[in-house]
Amino acid sequence: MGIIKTASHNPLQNHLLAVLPAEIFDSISAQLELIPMPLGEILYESGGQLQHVYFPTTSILSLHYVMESGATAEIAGVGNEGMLGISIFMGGNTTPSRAIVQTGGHGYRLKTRLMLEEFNRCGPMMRLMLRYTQALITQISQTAVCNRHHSVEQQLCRWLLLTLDRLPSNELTMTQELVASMLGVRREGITETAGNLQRAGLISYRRGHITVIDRAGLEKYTCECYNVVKQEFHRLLSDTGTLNRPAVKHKIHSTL
Amino acid sequence: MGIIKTASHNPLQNHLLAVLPAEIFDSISAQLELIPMPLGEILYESGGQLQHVYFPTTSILSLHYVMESGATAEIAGVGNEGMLGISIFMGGNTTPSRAIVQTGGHGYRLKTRLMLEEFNRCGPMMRLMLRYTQALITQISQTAVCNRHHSVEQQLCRWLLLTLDRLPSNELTMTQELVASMLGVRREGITETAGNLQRAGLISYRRGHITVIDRAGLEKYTCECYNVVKQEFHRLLSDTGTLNRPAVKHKIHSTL
DNA sequence: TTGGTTCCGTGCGGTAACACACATTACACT
DNA sequence: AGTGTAATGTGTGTTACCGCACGGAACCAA
Repeated sequence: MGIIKTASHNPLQNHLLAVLPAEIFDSISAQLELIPMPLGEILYESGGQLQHVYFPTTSILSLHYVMESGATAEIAGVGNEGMLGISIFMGGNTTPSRAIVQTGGHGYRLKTRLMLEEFNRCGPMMRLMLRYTQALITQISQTAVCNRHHSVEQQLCRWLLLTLDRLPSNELTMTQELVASMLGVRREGITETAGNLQRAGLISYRRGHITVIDRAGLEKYTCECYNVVKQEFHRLLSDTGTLNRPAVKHKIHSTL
Repeated sequence: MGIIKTASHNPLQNHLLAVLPAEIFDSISAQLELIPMPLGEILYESGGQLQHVYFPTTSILSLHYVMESGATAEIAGVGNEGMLGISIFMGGNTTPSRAIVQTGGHGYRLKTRLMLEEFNRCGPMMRLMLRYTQALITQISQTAVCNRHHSVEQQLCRWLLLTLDRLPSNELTMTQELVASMLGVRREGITETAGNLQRAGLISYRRGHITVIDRAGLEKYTCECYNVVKQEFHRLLSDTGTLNRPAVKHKIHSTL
């Protein structure tokens, strides 16, 4: 069983690794280490040092800030579209946040030193990482905006959709308690809003499992924040033909 | 008058320009263009193209997201500690936000092309810009957290302190209406909380002017978010001795 | 089948911030 | 000095979310 299962893993399930030019991917692929990422594992603690950068494939990570009171709030999520460890190359080496596994699964990791070596060549790897960082900034910004102006119900929809986009199926393994801690609200608030969504026929759930039934419906209930994030990720990380040359001033993209 | 006033302006009033190695600063200083930044001017509109990057000296800029409803929320502020235009080198070229002058004053601008040329040398300029970007990410993250968990009063204190840190005096020229639109709350909410702070002897204000009387007191009223942001900026942008070499794995800093 | 534990549902009172309406005041300008 | 406008103060009712308490149900393991 172990062998068959392992054989189904592939670094290219991570989108960032997948869009790297072949020669760069080949140069690091032997150093990519497949690791399980069990639910709840803390990959990074505020102020700590990362020994590896992580590329999730089937898992989803969550970047949190943990307040002095112990309350938490999600800053951003990281799935197979992204990676954990940007502070490695941005220069600070640490961040005041925590990274925790939100959905158990697998991913690949790469030693910090190797990532830095490749980044410092100032080639496609660097440009890809910076683009991803830019997309991450949009995600964080939109979290800030959403926290300010939107209802718990809208935020739950946004969060479900973003999470769904990172998963192969339409079911997430997730207690209401956990969702609540992600959004930084009460568990009862999730019970209530999830109940509304279920009555509206958009989702169904049972103890620890949420299934999205009507994805299009969810998109109608959610706020604009979801689409802003989604489109920005698409804009920044799909047109990868330009990774091979330094950014220069050029004509306006037709992507928006 | 014009000449005397102009003579008091200096690009080195901007901290990022000030910590650049002398040879790099010298190579761009002739291209730095002093410009007035009047209150309310929109330097950048969502999805637009920046022709210049901006280094505020006596002005303060605000990065906003403008919602479909027209409501706004501040994502981050930019004063003489920073610069506007990171999307230029991060790769996306545009962002889904707006940049507006929050406190009138002056700043310097540099043509996008020149900034890119220097950035693409992958030397100290690049490393400085990436560090600043990392600090900005912390600021945005903390905005998200603060929006989620803290009262308007705490947020107002945080915002006042962050703004004060970017100004030479202890007085800000700012209507309650404007403050409200920054924080994304009602104007009446600011009237009320500012009234509380005034009664507590921390600030005083009159039509369009807020004066901080007891800075230490404000720091007690504010939430942890202020210090997180402040310390992170200090950590990332004060130790500039390492700008001359690529980041490598090294001993843990003793700064936190 | 039977506990036991974790998760979910619900009710109730409290409160911070909202939306709207309108009174009042400070300042700028002539 | 007077006047108009922009800014600030205040009141009223509403709502979304919170904190707490506890009942009930689903799943697990023996």
